[in-house]
Amino acid sequence: MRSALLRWYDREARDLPWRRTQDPYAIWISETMLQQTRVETVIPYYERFLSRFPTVETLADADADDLMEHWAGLGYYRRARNLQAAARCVVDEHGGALPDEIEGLLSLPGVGRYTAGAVASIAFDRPAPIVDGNVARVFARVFGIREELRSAPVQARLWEKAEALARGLRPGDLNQAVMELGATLCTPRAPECPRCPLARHCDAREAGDASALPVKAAKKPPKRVAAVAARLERNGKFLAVRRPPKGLLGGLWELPGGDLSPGETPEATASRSLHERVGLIAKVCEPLGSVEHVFTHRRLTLHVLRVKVGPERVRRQGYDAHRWLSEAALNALPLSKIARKAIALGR
DNA sequence: CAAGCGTGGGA
DNA sequence: TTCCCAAGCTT
Repeated sequence: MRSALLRWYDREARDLPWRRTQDPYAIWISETMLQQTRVETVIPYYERFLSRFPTVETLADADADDLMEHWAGLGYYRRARNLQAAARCVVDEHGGALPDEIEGLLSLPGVGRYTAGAVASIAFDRPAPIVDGNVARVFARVFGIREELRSAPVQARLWEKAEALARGLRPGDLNQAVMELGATLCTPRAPECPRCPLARHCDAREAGDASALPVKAAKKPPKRVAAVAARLERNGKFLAVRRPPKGLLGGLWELPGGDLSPGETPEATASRSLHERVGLIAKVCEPLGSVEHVFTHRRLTLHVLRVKVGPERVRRQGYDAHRWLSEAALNALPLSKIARKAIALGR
């Protein structure tokens, strides 16, 4: 299997930006961005991020808003703050060099078993195993694993198989070859078995049920929620607020607002939440429409309103910064996709 | 161990 | 439209 994989990978590997470097820092950034995120989405973010923060020192010293500007739109924003926290740890406690073994890597915030194995094998040529979604799917098919994929025993078995695979020459390329296979041929639906270098070794191919594997329990549907965002204009400037670092969309800027309580109208929510969260009294609320947004665990309807307020000073509660900004300056902030949709609706 | 955490693309 | 999900980690 190893030689078949490596022959195929040497021939077919895609030319990806992080495959043109041996810099452990750059490889770590790429692996973090690639968590739950598609290659095509990551590429432009990776290029911009590495240009702006080319070394672990520049990342450790980055301004928080500058950092989030380079992550805005990529999702799972905790990853960005964990990267910076880890960069500071590398600078302060490892002399600026990324740990070159699993244990040291695992101790960094945001680095779990997968990322530690990826960096150790790809950047440092260690025989470290990795199991991601691709590896799990390929292995489930090749080894004919028909039990539910996320169960503890199946996970343990997948990691054992991965460990056996990585034990040999070119562990980083072997790990990447399995992921590459999962991403390009051994895809969730309609796998291209005739072109697969592992076809001769594959249990599911033999049994004819490759597209039925792996077996996964259904996920719970996202909960429907509703909220308001206020387009609050005063003297030609708009009020922007920054969410606290932890939790949903942490560290990103948006229009002030809040969640609808049961039975509450958007207008009432706007008045109440603006009073509670920025200390302003709404005098006029005019609905501008609504936008839909789906998170992993929430399906949000966001009602956008144009709101007029009195001359009171802003008193924040629950946000960790606020600014009155021109529309151009507002759009230059690190905004989530949903915030961009809300702002676009007001024009 | 389940839940929380984004976004966009394809079927 | 709706669903599934993509190089996971933390709590």
